[in-house]
Amino acid sequence: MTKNIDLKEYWENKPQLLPSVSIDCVTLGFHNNQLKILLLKYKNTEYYALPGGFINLDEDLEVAAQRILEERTGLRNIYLEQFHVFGSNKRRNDDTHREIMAGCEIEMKPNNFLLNRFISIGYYALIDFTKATPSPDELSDSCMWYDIDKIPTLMFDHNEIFRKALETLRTMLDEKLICFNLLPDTFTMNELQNLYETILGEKMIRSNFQRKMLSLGILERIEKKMTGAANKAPYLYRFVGEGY
Amino acid sequence: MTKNIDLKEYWENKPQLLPSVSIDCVTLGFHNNQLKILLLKYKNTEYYALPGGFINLDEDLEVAAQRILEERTGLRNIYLEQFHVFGSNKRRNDDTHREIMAGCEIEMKPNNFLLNRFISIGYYALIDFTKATPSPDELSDSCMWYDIDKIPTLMFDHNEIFRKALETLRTMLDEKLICFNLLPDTFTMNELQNLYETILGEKMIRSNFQRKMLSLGILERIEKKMTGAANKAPYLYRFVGEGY
DNA sequence: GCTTCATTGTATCTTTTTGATACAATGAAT
DNA sequence: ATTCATTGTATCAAAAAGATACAATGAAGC
Repeated sequence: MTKNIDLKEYWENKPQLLPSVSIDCVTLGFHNNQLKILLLKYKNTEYYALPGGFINLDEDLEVAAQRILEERTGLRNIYLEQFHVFGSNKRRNDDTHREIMAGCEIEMKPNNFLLNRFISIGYYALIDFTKATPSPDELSDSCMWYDIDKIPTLMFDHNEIFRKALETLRTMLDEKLICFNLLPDTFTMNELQNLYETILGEKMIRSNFQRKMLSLGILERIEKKMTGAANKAPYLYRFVGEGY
Repeated sequence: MTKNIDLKEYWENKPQLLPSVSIDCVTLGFHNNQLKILLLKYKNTEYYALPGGFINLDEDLEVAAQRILEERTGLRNIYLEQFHVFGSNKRRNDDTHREIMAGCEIEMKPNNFLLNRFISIGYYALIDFTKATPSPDELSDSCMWYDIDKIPTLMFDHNEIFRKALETLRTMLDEKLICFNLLPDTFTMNELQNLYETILGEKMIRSNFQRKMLSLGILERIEKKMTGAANKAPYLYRFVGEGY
């Protein structure tokens, strides 16, 4: 297990990272009319956590967040946005860190860098579920999608971080046209409405939703989609707004 | 000058602060129909800067921001809000730090903690101009209000931090009823409208503005204010919304 | 005291946006 | 050919926002 020896070296000695600062990512996808979040589970423990990591000494914050998420999803150039810094002095728990490391048979010396205080910068990431290939990191044995209404109890303040991310996403939904990052390249009006309804947590009236979306001038109508169902076939749309 | 010796000790040796993290505050007030910002000027230099500081090892972020602003304004329990973290790897400039310290006759050793990389958490603070008493810190010889359209060139990325704060404030203006923190306890409808117009940078129609504000149900009308001017006297209002 | 004047509070009308409902068109199953 | 669920669009009503008008006020000028 040479791999494990490298790991031990990495985690037992203070690496060249920006001290005190970590990143946690609320990574959202949309599938089967359900909003999903990417979560890790640490080896041999019951600890679930948001994907996260640290910043290299000479690395931009944004670049670090992209790197962390590329490792978990295989995707580059993800749409992500800072939403809050979690900086309570209470957000540390040495025992939890020890248990997680113990699950990987790594011993934490008293001066291990993880035992210092960290503030965490929260990013939310909106990705195309169909394009991501979740993969766990060295400390975890699973990296999976969870329905956002079935999120298990998470480590530290990660449940709170998720809550704040969703709240920010909700207030930003009409401000910025970001939710298209959660859909595949083409989609039906019904799928788009379901996404809105899921994020906002409320039903909307179909005809009015359609009118509003079309009036924004950001949707290109493509050919019809033959669903095979016993009803009128819906159009497919493509997002043609500027930026992301 | 024993004071100066203490200062030397503090700045020349690494104090017990949370490494890598600083706070910068975009501190806004409103006076004479002008939005103002609080800026420091470092001793014997031409460097202007946002009030800022560091976080004690066991101090919550929010508490640190309150402490930093209390020192500059004399006010407690200021309304402030995180709006962005500035974490580019390029945001350091050793020469600037050396010049600022030289202005206070402090020599920076090569291992001085200021010469490490810092990310900065931006807070915007909305305060009652009439209640604040600006006072400079040990490194600066002035702490003054500046019209936001006459801001000098600031140190590092502080102009960018201000720009982002104003942008955030604009988009949040209708979301949260925060602008009342910028006004004294009682104010006229005209003053409130001027504040809105200054923040948003656009003129609004008086009668419609009044209708909208009154319909929010957050203004209590008090007695009239006799201005002495040759016109109808306006009512005074008081903000009666919940929270801040 | 009467008139003048700028400003304020409110009313009114128009336009735009949003909410609610209705209905014809469609594509496949029966 | 008929049935059926869903889709695209039209239409009406209600609410919000934009624009204009006007009477009321408080002091100054004469």
